[in-house]
Amino acid sequence: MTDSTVSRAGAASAKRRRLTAAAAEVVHRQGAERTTIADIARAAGVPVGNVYYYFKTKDELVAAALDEHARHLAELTGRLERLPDPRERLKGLVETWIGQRDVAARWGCPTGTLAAELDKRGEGGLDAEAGRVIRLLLDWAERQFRELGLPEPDGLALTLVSAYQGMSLLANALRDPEIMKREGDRLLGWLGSLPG
Amino acid sequence: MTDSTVSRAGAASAKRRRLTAAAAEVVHRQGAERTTIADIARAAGVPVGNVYYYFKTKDELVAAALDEHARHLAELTGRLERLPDPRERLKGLVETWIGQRDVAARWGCPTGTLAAELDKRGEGGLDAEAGRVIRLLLDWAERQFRELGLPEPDGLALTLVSAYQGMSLLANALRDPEIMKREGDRLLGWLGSLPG
Amino acid sequence: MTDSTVSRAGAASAKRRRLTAAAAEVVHRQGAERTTIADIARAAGVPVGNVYYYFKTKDELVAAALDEHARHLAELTGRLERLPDPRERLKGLVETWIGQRDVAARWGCPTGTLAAELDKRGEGGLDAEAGRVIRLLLDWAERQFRELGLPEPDGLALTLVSAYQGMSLLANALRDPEIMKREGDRLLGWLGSLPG
Amino acid sequence: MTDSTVSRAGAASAKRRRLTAAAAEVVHRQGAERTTIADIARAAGVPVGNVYYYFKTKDELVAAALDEHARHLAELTGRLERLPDPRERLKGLVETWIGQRDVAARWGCPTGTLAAELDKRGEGGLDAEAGRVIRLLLDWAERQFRELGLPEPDGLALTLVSAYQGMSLLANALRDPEIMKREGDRLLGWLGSLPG
DNA sequence: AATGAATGAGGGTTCATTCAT
DNA sequence: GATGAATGAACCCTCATTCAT
Repeated sequence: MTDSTVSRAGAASAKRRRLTAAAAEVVHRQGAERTTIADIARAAGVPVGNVYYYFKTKDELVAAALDEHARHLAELTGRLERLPDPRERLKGLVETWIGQRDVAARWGCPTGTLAAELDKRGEGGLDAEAGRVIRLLLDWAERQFRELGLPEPDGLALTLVSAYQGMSLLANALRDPEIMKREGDRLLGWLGSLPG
Repeated sequence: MTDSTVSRAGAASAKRRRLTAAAAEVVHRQGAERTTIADIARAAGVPVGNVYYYFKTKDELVAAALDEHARHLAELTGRLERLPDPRERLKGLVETWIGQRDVAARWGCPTGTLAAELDKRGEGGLDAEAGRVIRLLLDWAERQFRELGLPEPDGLALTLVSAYQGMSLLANALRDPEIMKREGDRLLGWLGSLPG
Repeated sequence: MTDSTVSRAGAASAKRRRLTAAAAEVVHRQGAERTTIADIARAAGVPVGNVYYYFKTKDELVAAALDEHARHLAELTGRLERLPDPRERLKGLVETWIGQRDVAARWGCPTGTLAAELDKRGEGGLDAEAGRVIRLLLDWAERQFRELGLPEPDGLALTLVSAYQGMSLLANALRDPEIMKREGDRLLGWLGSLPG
Repeated sequence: MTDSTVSRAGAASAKRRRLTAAAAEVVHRQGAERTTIADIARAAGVPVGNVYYYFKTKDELVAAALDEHARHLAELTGRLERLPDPRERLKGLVETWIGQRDVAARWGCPTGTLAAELDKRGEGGLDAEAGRVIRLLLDWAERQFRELGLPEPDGLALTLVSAYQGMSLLANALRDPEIMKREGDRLLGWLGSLPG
């Protein structure tokens, strides 16, 4: 494999990555339905006609955006996992949410809003895809609660993630980041009050 | 006023009501963006061109759908208000949510999903409209908590409504009505555990 | 014929007249193509559905607007005819044009702009109608020049009316009423310089 | 630049030019309001949807039609400018008008009729655009009169252009090309009679 | 792979005209 | 005659996707 091959392949992958990142961001801000392939191409600095070499359909681009959010989630939980105490990990998660309150108030949770939008479609299976990303978070939280030795860790995870989605939606609908802070603090208190 | 006058005016209003109801339902199922005027017209049994006699733009129809949801909410809280105990009213609210779990699992909360969608639009002011409907629920809940003599009734309302939006979104994203039941029961327990 | 019959018939005619006047004015301002039946109905204070009892088609309304302008022209020439000297009549005509310079600069000559618009239509014969109104003016001017004993009175009339249409169009296109004044004064000088 | 590059770019520009030419012609014949994008597309041999690749709105197409007329005017005056005597240039202009009498009698002056139509619109600024093209002619004529050393060259230009617009409108309204000939000849005589 | 251009199926909206009462 | 409501044919414009080079 020559250098130029490498660099060409590298450039191609870079384009794919740029498109994916652009899709994640633009779709988060505009919603999947209102986002145009041209919007994403422009944001990625890629000519429109070229997009189809990397993604056969618009739906594939939306799926890539979802994957991108899953990757962000994995990074976050990966960082949190370095903390020895599961309770601290969960608190760290909530603190991250609070830290992103301005984005949440403006555009909502990327995965949550996308899930809500995709669930309105009967076809394509993209809706299930969104659910899968949310379940990643759910599973991770459940593991933490289980490590803490708490009963019904899945129920606790459900409560935590549900609270996150709810407060993001309200913060977004009311355009008020303080909602994230207020409910986030309550969650921190709740986590602290749990036995184990 | 003659009979024919009544029937004429009545028929006209009936059509408007039919369109509003159809808009509320179809938009709930398909989302505002994916819903065409023709979809709503068909559901209401009205020729497409005639829709514009009652609603000048698609946005007005979406606004009417939102109003319809606000009206449903008002009916519900109106019924609950007949209960003497505020705590029972709040429990009744949660029980209603649980009772609608199948719809929520399939399409989400009508107002919440619409709010999430409309918030992606910069223009038109419809986004603020959605927030207003959510605040109606928030305010009603706050009044109940206040009547119970609890501190920070607004925070409690936020927690309650936030939980509702969160569990609706998760139930929808995971297509699992049991999530509504599980979190709903937890909320019932929480309401029962509150002092006052 | 009873009184009420009279008054009803009278009211009906009044409506027709109101519609005609409204058509003349609104069409002058908006052009025939951009003018809606509803626009005219509103301006006349007549319900839309009722218009069709007086005018079977939109074209008939436009024709009525043309007639109205012909009537205005007849009134004007009728007034001028009271002057004993044909040259003074012609000067009076030009002075009237100058006096209406602001309207001309904003909307052009009612008949001229309408003629230009209607001439773009292949069908309906409305185009010929517009020409007929212009010829009324042409013929009147020709009669004045003939009474003055000038040779080629038809050519002189053509020059006069042509100048009027030209200056109206330029004043309108450049939105400058002073063009009417300037060219109008030149015409007055020209009329004064003619022998006879 | 390779041949294929040329042909590709050339083809694209050719299409734009074809659309512009078609717009100029069809709008001249039908008027801006009665001309549909489909009409222009058909005349240019371009699929409707493709038009929007070259012109974002119908108004842009109309503006392009106006530009086309401005270009025709520039060509004409450019040719006339080769004549050494300004008076001959002006006479050449009038003779050109006379030579186009059949077109003028059928459709009027392209710029004049378009200006009249666009001036009925309050919005968009296209109306001002039409005025600008007319002023090009006005300015050119003024320069010729000035070169002749005549007083008030702007007034003379106004008279000349005004006469042109007026005779075009009358010829069109009365569907009589001879009007162009008759008034044109008079203008030629007038130009010849001027001192300088 | 790369890219500007092409294609065509809708979607929202307007409006002359007609209908029912 | 009077009137609000109904109807449907266009029209402008958007956009996912495909094509030609």
